Formats: sequence, C-alpha cells, structure tokens
Amino acid sequence: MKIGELAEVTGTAVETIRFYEREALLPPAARAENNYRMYLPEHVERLAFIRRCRTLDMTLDEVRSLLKLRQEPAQSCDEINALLDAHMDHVAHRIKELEALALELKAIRAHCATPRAMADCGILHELQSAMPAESAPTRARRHVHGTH
Amino acid sequence: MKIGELAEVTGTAVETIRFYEREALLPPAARAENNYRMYLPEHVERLAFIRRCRTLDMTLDEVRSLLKLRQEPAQSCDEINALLDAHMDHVAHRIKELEALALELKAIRAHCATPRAMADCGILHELQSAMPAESAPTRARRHVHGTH
DNA sequence: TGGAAACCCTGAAGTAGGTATAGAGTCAAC
DNA sequence: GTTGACTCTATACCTACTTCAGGGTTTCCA
Repeated sequence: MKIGELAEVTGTAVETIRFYEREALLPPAARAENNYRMYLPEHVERLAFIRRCRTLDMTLDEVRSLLKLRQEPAQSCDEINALLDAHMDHVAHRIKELEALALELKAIRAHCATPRAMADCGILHELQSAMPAESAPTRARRHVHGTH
Repeated sequence: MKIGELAEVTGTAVETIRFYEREALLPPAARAENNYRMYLPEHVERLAFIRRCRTLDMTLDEVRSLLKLRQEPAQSCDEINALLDAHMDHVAHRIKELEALALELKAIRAHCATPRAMADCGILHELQSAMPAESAPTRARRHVHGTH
C-alpha cells in the first residue's frame, strides 16, 4: 500500500508518517520503481500502536521504549508496567497543577465582577501585585504547559 | 540595574529576559558605555507582570494583549475580563481532557496487575488493539499536550 | 490523446517558549 | 596580572509535528 492509504487507515497525516520514518519510529519503507514508499500490514500495526500511544499522551521517547520492549516477547513486562505507572503519575501531577491554577484564576477573576475603567480594574491590580506564595526561581516546576 | 539583578529580583533567567526583549515584550533597555543593558524600576514592574501572567499559564500573545490593554487606563476593562474568561475556559477544558486520559490509562493499566511474560501482558495487547471510540482524523482535538 | 487533479518525492523552515552553547569582551578583587 | 563572575551577540537545540517550495508520477475524464 502507498503512504496515502496508510495515512488513511491509521488516521495519520502523510507528513507525520514521513516524520516518524526520519525519527526511526517506523522502519524505512521499501520503495517501488517510482520511488514511492510501499507499506505492508505490519507497518499498519506498528503505526497504529504508535498513534494509540500518542493519543494517550506519551512522548515519542516513551513510545520508542515500548516499541523496543515489545520486541522481546519472552521477557517480563515489568518495565512496561513501570513506564505506564510513571506516565500516569505525570498526568495526575499535571491535573493537580491545573486545578490549582484554575482556583487561582478564579480568585483573580473575582476581583472584577463588573466592567469598570481600566485604572480601577481589580484584575489588573491583582496581576500587577507580586506573586502569592514564593515561587521565584522554581526551576523544577518551570511553567505550566499545554492548555493551548 | 544590570540584567543579572533584574533576573534575580524577578526570578527570571537572564537569557529569558533577552528573549523577551527580542520578542518586544520588554522595551529595549538603555545601554551603558560598556554596552551592558541598564534597567529601571518600571522594567522590574513590567517583567514581574509578564512572569505573573506566565505562571498563570497565559501565552505570550495573551500577555502582549494585556500589556497593550493596560496602557489605556481610561478604557473599560471589558476586554481584560473577556481574556481572562477565555483563558479560564482553556484551563477547564484541558483539565477535563486530562481527567478522561487518566481514566483511560487506569483502565489500560488494570489489564496487567502482576508482571508476566511480555507475550501475555494485557497492557501490550490493549495498546495493540484499535482505538476505543472513533477518533481517527480528529484534527480539532489533535493531541493532548503538555504533561511533560 | 491531452491536460488537469490528485498523488508522491526531498529538503528546509516554521511553530511556542524558552534553554544551551560558543566565542568574546568587561569588571572587581586578590 | 590573573582568576572568576558577569555581560555581550549569534546560533543551535528542544517537542512533535506542520507547512512550504519545487519538483516528478499517476489517474481520471473529455
């Protein structure tokens, strides 16, 4: 099958497939005489696996690890479990961060219930004041990512 | 004050300050004879404002809008309220997405309570199966970002 | 048969919000 | 006078793609 068909059956953009090949997540496809990539069912399965992991918000590095792990069917699946647990921790942690953020935003928003002149806007005043707790050079927390 | 001092009092990395200058979030600083950037208290205030917005997970574009809005103290603060409301919606939406993701991961994780051989790992089998609902060419949702 | 639409190719650049690195100049202290 | 801490510019790197430029190929329809 050609790349367009693979793209369709897996719900992946064509350019993303080529990107995954460059990233070695997919093995280089065989080429037809016209230099078109030719794919087999095992490519479909592998790409579907990758996309499934991506919808679960794993990084490409995590996916790479899983792909490598599943190549040794005899080994214990300890590491897969551990990877998934770590990933679930990431997600849980991120949810907590965002919930705290939502509360903080709500508090700020409450400073200006009704529209007034800019100079009197409680929100602006709140934003201009210093941070609530100390959170200055918090390298670990960095910034909250990804609501956009 | 020099850039290092500004960095310290605002809890910002020096390179980030130079980055903000390039991005026109901060006006170009005056230069001393040795070409060092020299900052005034208004820079501290403006940078603190920017960092405060960033800890609230606003994009730099949102921050730019707020900076522009607060320059007209006579105008109504409608737009500030609207911007904040939109941002709160982003955050709430993102929390919902991540909660759904956490549930899905939990369900997958339950497929392999105890370590076994890779070939029998329920998690791997689950990941190898097709997506639950149909979510193939969902361009709008794209991928869930930002737990890492 | 011919020409347009739809497909495929490569390589490079752009996205957000920084972070890191290289190579060089400056300044204060010992 | 030299060590270390600071500053400067310019450039590359990060994630996970997406977009674009500039081609070649295949397929469909009149």
